[in-house]
Amino acid sequence: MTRCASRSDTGAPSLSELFETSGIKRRFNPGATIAAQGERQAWVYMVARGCVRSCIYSPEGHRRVVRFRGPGSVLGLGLAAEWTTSEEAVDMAVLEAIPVAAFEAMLAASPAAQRDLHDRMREEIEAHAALLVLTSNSSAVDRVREFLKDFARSRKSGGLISLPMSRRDIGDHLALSMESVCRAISTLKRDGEIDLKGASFFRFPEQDAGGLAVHCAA
Amino acid sequence: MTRCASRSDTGAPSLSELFETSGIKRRFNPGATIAAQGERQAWVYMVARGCVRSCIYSPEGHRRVVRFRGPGSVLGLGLAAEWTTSEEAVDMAVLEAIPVAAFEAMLAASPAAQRDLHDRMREEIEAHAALLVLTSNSSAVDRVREFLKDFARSRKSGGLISLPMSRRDIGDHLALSMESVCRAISTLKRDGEIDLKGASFFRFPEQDAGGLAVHCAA
DNA sequence: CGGACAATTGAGACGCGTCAAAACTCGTGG
DNA sequence: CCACGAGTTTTGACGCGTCTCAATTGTCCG
Repeated sequence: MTRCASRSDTGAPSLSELFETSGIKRRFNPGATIAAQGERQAWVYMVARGCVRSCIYSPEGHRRVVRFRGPGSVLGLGLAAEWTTSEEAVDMAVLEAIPVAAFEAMLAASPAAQRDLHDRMREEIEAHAALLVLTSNSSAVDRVREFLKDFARSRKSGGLISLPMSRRDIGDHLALSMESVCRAISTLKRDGEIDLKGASFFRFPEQDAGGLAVHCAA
Repeated sequence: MTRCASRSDTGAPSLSELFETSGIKRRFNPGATIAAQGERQAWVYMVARGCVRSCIYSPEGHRRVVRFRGPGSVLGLGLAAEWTTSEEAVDMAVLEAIPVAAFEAMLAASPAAQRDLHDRMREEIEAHAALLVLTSNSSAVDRVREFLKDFARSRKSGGLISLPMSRRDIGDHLALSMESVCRAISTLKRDGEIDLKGASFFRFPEQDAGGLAVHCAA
């Protein structure tokens, strides 16, 4: 899909190495603000562990979760003077931090890092575009189903998947109310599309039958 | 807002120069497809005249207009192997085209161009994010009002502003039906927030009273 | 003038938001 | 170990805004 599939040097993307070698570890409690929208950007971060939400608050106080970020995702790629998003820890999160000036210096010295940065920005654009498509013409159930699929894919865990964020977080991501997310999840569970373990663990039943069994709900 | 406000060399952004000196002019009729989603990307374009819409078609056939582009805007910034968006001429559009390989070569030779590219990608991310916010928690009238404001600002013409795209285009941009866009425009006109000249020219009445006059509609 | 297409307006249905209440979870302390 | 309380999740009822379908009007060009 991307042109840079073959990277000559090492197997790991350049920016990952940068953060692993030069990053300072910082830990954030659930709900903690890593960076606030409008604040001057002094650091660039990479998620090492946990989950981070990138939010935008509109003047009227509404929130949109533009993206959930897991390990390997970089915060502040745009290198703008101020943070355009608020970055908040969803659960206990550990990040690698590099001062912006140092990051830019390392970037200037490494064409591979520049290419990695470019690829990641393109990926960010495509993710935003995909969210725009998802939230334009699909029902609440469709949005939640697609979100869960994507999330499961990004965590590539075959079994039980942890869902660290709240229903409201998911709603603010998918442009739905908290209640609509609840109802959609309940519908998916009732229809046998997902299994729930408590409220924050789910699983896709690997249906060998091809999903034709409808559990004769109606 | 952006860090790169002071660019040392010339007044024009680097990529603009690139396209003006090395670009091949190509003309497209209204509705023509400049590049199709999924097609291999052979060229990078810059809009010279006219208006272009960047669309994404979902598997179900729904369309989202991710962005409208005017003169100066670059198509294919991401340099992915394939076009992730369909680029379509809204009206008669003239574009400057550069082959991808040549573009990348020029890019490698010019740090200023790289920085310009980075800035433009950040701007793209921010524009997408703004659209995500706009289409999450606002009514049809609010979306259309904001869209018209933005569009007027981007065209920075004080007087009558041409609206080259159809109501359906606007709807697919704002995640509204064509009819809802119509109704919203009618409402704005009735309430005196905009003036209409035909269906494709509008104007914001520069109210010196500060917008307190409500035209006693109710 | 006529025809095709876009824009507008209307009527009705449906889905989601809102408000409200109940059930559940989890940590704390008796 | 159980009781308690705060916060989250779930379910219910209802109203409203937007979508859909349909008809009319308007616009542009041959």
